[in-house]
This record gives sequence, C-alpha cells and structure tokens, in this order.
Amino acid sequence: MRATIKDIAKISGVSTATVSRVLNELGGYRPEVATKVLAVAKELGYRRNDSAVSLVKQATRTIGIVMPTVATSFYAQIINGIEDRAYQAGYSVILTHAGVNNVRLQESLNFMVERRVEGIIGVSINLAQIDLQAIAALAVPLLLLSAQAPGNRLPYVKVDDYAAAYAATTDLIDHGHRTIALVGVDPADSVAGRPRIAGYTAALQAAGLRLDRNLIFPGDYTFEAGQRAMTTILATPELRPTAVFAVSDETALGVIAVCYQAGLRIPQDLSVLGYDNSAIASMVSPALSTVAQPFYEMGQLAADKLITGLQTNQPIQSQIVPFKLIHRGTVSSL
Amino acid sequence: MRATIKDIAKISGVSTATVSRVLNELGGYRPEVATKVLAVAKELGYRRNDSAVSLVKQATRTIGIVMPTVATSFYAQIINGIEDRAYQAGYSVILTHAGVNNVRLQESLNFMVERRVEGIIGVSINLAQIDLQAIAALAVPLLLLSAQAPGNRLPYVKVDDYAAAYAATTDLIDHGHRTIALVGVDPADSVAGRPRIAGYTAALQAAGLRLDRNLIFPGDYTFEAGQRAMTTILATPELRPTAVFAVSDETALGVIAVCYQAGLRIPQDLSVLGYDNSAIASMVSPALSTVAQPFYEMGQLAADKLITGLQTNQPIQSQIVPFKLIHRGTVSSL
DNA sequence: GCTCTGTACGTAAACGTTTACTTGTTTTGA
DNA sequence: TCAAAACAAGTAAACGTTTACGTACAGAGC
Repeated sequence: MRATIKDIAKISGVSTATVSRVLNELGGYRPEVATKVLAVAKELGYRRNDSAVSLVKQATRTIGIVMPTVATSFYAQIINGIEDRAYQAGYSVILTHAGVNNVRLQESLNFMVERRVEGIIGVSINLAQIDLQAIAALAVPLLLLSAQAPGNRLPYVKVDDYAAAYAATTDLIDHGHRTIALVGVDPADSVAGRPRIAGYTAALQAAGLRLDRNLIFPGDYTFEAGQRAMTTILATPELRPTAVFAVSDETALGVIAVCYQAGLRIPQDLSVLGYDNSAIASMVSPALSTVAQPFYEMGQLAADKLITGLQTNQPIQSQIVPFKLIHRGTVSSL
Repeated sequence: MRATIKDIAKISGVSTATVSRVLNELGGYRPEVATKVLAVAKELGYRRNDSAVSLVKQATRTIGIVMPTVATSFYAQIINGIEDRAYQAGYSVILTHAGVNNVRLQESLNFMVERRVEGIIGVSINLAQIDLQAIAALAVPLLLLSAQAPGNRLPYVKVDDYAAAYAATTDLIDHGHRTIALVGVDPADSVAGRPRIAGYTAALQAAGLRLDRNLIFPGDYTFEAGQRAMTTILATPELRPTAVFAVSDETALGVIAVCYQAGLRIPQDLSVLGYDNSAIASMVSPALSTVAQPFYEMGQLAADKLITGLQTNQPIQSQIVPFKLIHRGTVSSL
C-alpha cells in the first residue's frame, strides 16, 4: 500500500501535523526536522493523496471539458490551449464528451459534478432551454467555447460568426466574384449556422448583389457536406458560382475534392474559401484560404477566464475573439 | 454548500448508513424509506462526492493520458478511442502532456499519481532508461501506445513499424519504382525511426535494389520536414527519386506542397506515400495513399487492456495491431 | 412460551489530509 | 531575573463517504 503521512510521521518520530507542515512548507519546524521528514518521504516514495486533500480543502483544482466528440483536429488545438493554461494554474483537466446531439450531455455533466470539478468548459455544445435548467441545477460554473446559450444565459468565448461571414463574403466580392455559394451551413444551428447565413446575406446586399437562395447549401460542417454541395453545383449549370464560401475547412476540402475529380482547377476555375484555419488548411496544396479562428488561444482564454472566475468568485464575462482572414492559394481575383 | 448524505439523513430521519445503502441500491431497507430518501436527495440536488468515495474505497476509477502534445489530429482520434472505452467502463480520463522532449514528463506523472489515477496510458512518449526507473517508483501501471520502452520493459500497443515500412516500400517497388526516398524519419528514434529505416532498407534489399543513403532524409515527422527534404531533392538532380515514402501524412503533405510550387504533378511526376492515415489523408486532393494506423481502435484497445488489467490484476500483454496499406491517389505505377 | 432466523436499521470506525487550538520550550528585552 | 513573546510541535476534529458490526424487532417453527 502506498505510504501516507502517518507512516512518515511514525518513522521520523513527529506528528502528522508536522509532516504536513513540512511537506507544504508552512514553516514552524526546525530545519533538521524538515530534512528528516523529507528524507523519509522520499525513501517511502510518498505521494500526496489528492482525494483526501480535496475532501478537507473542499476544492479539487480540477476543471472539466465537455465536447460533442474529441475526434476533429480543431478540438485538439482547443484542448491543448485549455490544458496548457490549466496546468500553469495548477489545475488538472478531465475530459468527457457529450455525444452527438448531446445524448450523453446530462450524464457527462453528472460525472463531472461527482468528480467535483470546480468549473466546466463546454466546447461547441448547442444547448437547449431544458439543458439550461439542468445546468443551473448543477451549480457549477459553465463557460461555453465556440458556442452560445439561448438568451446568452451562459458566458461564452467565441468569434463573431456574423461578422466573420460578412467579412469573408465581402472579401470574395472584393476579388470580383458576383456569384458566391455558401456551403455546408446548418440553418437550424443558431450559433454557427444562422449568423453565418445572415452575414453572408448582408454582405451580398451591401454590395448590391442579388441573393439566390439556391446558392445556400445546407450541411453539417463535414467533408461530405462539401462533396454533396459541389456535386449538386456541377449538376446544376444555371447556378455556376465563381466562388464558394465553405463553412468549415473540411467542407472546403470536400468541395475541392469534387472539383479535382471533375478536372476543375482551384483557384483558376473556382475560388474556395474555408473557415476555421485548422492545421490542415496550411498543409494542403494549394493552401486553403480561410477565416481563422484562434483555437489554441481560445482554449487558453477560456481556461483563463474560468479559473480566474473561480478564484475571484466573480461572474465570467463573455468575450468575442477576433477572427482573421487568411489569404492563401484557393481564392483568385476574377 | 452542496448537500451531503448527512443532510439527507437528518431530513429523512434515518442514518447516513441507510442513505448510503439506498443510494447505492444495496438492499436492507423498506421501500417507503427508499422513496423518502430518494425524494429528499433529489430535492436537495444531492451529488455524490467522489473524493470521499475514492478515499474510503481506495479507488478512483480514473485513468490518465500523457502525450507529448495534444495538438495533432491523430492524437484526437486516440483520445477519443480511449475516452469512449473508459466511459463505458465507468472510468474518467484525465489528460496531461509531457511537453516536447518529455520536459514535463516527471511532473505530469506526479500530478497523476497524486490524483491517484489507477493506470496511465502514455501516447507516443519516448522513454529513456532513467524514466523507466522513475516510472517503476511510481507504482502505477503504465501502458504505452504507439511507443515502446527500452528493453520492452513496459507493455505497449502499436503497429509493427518495421513490417509496415517494409510493406510500404515493397508496394512502391511493386508499382515499378526503383529509386525511392525515405523522408522525415528520425534515426535517433528507436521506436518509430530506426525500425522504419530498417524496414525500408530490407525491402530494397529483398528486391535487389541498391540502398542509397542520400535518399534517406532525416526529420521529425512534421510538414516542414517534408518541405525541407523535397526542396533538397529538387536541388540535387543526381538523386531524382520517382517515389517518396514519407514517414507521416503531414510530412507527405510537405513534400507535396513543394512539388506543387515547383509545378511537379502528383502522382504523374512523383509518387508519394504517407504514414498514419490521419483524417486529412482522405480529404486532400489527390487523396493521399498511406499506411493506416487504426488510431481510434488503438485508443480503445489500450483503454480496454489497461482497465481489464486493473480489474483482474493481471500484467498487461503487449499487442501489435495491424496496419493497412491504403491506396488512394498519390501513388502511380511507372 | 421459547429459540431461531431474517430483516431493517443504527453506530462508529476508517480512508488521508489539513488546521485551529493547545502545550511546552526557548528567546527576548527591560 | 522574570514576564512576555516567539517558536516548535502535538492533539484532535473535520471533510463525505462506506461498511463491519451490533441491535431491535417480527415472524416462523416447535
């Protein structure tokens, strides 16, 4: 069995209180006692039991991450950012996923509460009204990352999707494009879907361009959504966009894949603009032009905000983080 | 403050023992007592405190993951696999990274031991002799994933890198290639480096081909390593390989990027074979031919093995998982 | 009526820490 | 020299559970 401070106390001939004080460098002991205690601790391979500490201190120094699924690379960057900051602050991170459509959300949250996480970061989870009540009942601070709650009743960190879509569409227009498809967006998604549609629409109108609803292709941000949309576009000659604004980098790659098969050249025959600036965007050839979300930094910021909120006991303020248009090789001027 | 079983006990007029029995469905109480207790628990929003449970049960039902960094997408798939299985077994997962070159390894491991994780999965961490001693001192089961310890002194789950490199190289030879570069490999890396060099070399020899050491380009599995190597290849006319076997998908994309810049067509002018089958491989155009490692399944398997090892108290057996050659669009026959 | 068995609880110790309080000893300062 | 202050260390309670053990009571069987 693992050594405890009792063992150390017994062997070094002091009380557990003194051992604790030595180990935590609280002072109130002679140097030679400290030396002895430390030596015994090392000898026994002593490691503090955080369960016991958590119990008495009523604090676990742990935060939880919930996300739909861990599988995609941009989540990896987010997790990385969160973990880095949490580590710096002496927090550990526990990880669960909520399943597609949040099927496992409630269960995951319970899990975390039982683990007594001090706060939770919910990444890309779309909350319904009913979830909000359950979350309130949990009595644990929850910060949303790349997501937003109905009525903004939870703090969030995200980019302004409307503004990003507006800027992206405008950029395409500035490159001389007049017929621009919007691909892969989910109109039922009130956080990353509708605002992007609205931004796209507004940019067209501001430029005096006609909005063609047939150029908006619904989807779920996946590669396949891009493939499907592009296949439809090729099969519908009357559409003929000169540029497509894809709602994720993966979707953009789906569009490009179909073009490649069909012998269309990017960007000469079609301009493609992605969204996310995930790691792949800079690795494909031609490199993908895209609107960048600073995932790593967003993760850091979220962890920062959550932890300082925890420590100061202040409510967490939402924050809009800046996006950036990254021009690479998939958009050309007409 | 959060409600405890004492609160429930007091309000429902029974002892904490009975509350515990009801909550854990252990029997030994009348139905009406159970109803009452459950109602009170719900009313108070009671959640079990796992720190207390861990303390008394001497078990945390938590496993830890350590990896060099979380940033890349193939780690995401691995984490996903681990988390899924762990969840099914009622375990939670805590996550830390070891930093580049394991700078943070010892610290991370201590962290986990203090958290009393029951076992650890080390993903892609290269251990030195000295680490092994520290790990043994930790007295926590450690299973390596996509890694291997000196002298195989720790159980591992990984593909046979030698065999995979042999098969990949042979496949290229079967496509008619005679001059094949090996790109991005780290000769100092005894787990993913040297075995692949050996497999590559052996395949050439088996085919009666001459080994040209200049065709082996050292690197660190990154995109940039691929770029550097390919740049050198273009600048060195006497080499002129017709195929390159890149040691990761990202490296392969680096190679392809330089070719794209130089106007070389893939696969007509150069065949490129990747390694990993990370999510990107199927999304780029042309889609990347690669040797697939089943990351998600490896994660599942590792979690499985670790947890059953924990529960049965049996030593964990190492396991080689099968790789698969995936033919897509970047390799052509000469 | 009596013992026996089973059920339905309650009591209290234990898990490994931290920490308020107490006690005893040494140092300080006038 | 002596009281006061400072220091070093110990005692024991507390954190929230689980669980071995004890007990009271009801019904069964004779």
